[in-house]
Amino acid sequence: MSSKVIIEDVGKKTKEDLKVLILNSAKKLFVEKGIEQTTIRNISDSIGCSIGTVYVYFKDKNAIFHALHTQGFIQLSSEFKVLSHVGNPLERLRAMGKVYINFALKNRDMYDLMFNLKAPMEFLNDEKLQEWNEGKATFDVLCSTVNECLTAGYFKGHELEPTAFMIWSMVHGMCSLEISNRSVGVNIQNPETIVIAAYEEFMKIMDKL
Amino acid sequence: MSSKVIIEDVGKKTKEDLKVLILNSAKKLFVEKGIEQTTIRNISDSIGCSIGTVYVYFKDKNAIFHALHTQGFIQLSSEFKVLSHVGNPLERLRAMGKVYINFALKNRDMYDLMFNLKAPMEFLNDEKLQEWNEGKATFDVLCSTVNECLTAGYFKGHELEPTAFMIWSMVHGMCSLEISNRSVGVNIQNPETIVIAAYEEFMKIMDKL
DNA sequence: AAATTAAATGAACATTGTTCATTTTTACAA
DNA sequence: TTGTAAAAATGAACAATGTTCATTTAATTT
Repeated sequence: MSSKVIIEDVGKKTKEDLKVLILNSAKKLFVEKGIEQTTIRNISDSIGCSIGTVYVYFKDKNAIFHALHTQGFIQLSSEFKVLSHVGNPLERLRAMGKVYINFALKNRDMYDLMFNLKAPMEFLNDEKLQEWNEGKATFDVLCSTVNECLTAGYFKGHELEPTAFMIWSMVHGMCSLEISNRSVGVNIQNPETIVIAAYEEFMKIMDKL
Repeated sequence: MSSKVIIEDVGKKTKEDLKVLILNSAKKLFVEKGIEQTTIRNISDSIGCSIGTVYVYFKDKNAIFHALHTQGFIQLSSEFKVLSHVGNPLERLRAMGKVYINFALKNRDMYDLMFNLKAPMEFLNDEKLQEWNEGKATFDVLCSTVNECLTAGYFKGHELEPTAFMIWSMVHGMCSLEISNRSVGVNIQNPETIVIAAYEEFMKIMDKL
């Protein structure tokens, strides 16, 4: 009787767990060795199942990377939670940028997957899902913060969405150039601090608005 | 006698031309079908030579893409030449951003190759060349323009290099989000004009500095 | 004309993502 | 317990990729 329950539990666990296991293994390889070293065979080897099994739980490689990209957004939005304690919207916006930048630089490949690589978007296309919910939700957070700034009298004479997109572009561009090794390639005096220094320039500007 | 000269010329031409031919063919395929459709076999097929011949002239695929990326920078810097007629440094800076954005949006895959993809940087690493001359030269143009702005009294209280990097990040971020299809995925009212609208917000800010 | 050098070749190899007929396991009714 | 049907797992096989290299072909020099 009790054994029956246990068996059921184990059965249920392993059934869903195999998908989770594949994903965890994929994430581990992905974080450790980068995206091009994360092959289906590597994943199946590392959890001791066959290649075919991976395809039972995921349509293709893009599906795996889309799932990973979603995990990345879950982590990012959880890191955004500390911002709710910042009352002033402009202060919150500035802190948001810092959290975003820190996340990007500490999770480079994950950031690349979330905001640069084609895999997650190709998955959405294949599934005929036009909605990029993860990106929408994140951009909404930014928009409502910028909107609060506008209501509070900051950013006078600026449009909401273009301004929000500009700010996003700003921090995304910095992180992106850093991650793609373009910022170190260029002759900058202090390459190791350029992202932070550039963001501080931007914050100076914010103050004047 | 004259035939001898001609033969020499033809010989010389075809010798160097094969490398150019490979590159032109690679560029054509790359622009038409994107980077993942540009295979060595496609290139060799389209010019009617064998696979091995491509490897006579290029060390590997990264070498081809690095050469293409260099061509892209030549094109970009030639498009920058119209800027020399703009006297006011701030005006020139603004125009520079527009040229940059136009180039990026009209040559999406090329822009991706120049500023996002790993291939050109991996090539530099493999060759033990630390210098990213193309990027350095382009960033220098931006820096000297920003420096002129500082000398002319704009951007008071701002540091040269961080400010230049911030501006670069700004326009790069916009183009990058657009090219990677992240801007259309997000819920924006006017997605087709968001890049221009966001850049206009940035120009409003420049005016105030 | 012969010999040497350079250039071009494409078969072969190792890796990839992906498929699918087959086997193994599980669930459940008789 | 046994038999059967459904579900899950398998891995051989395929096509496409980048890359190598012994061999062949062409060009140049002696």
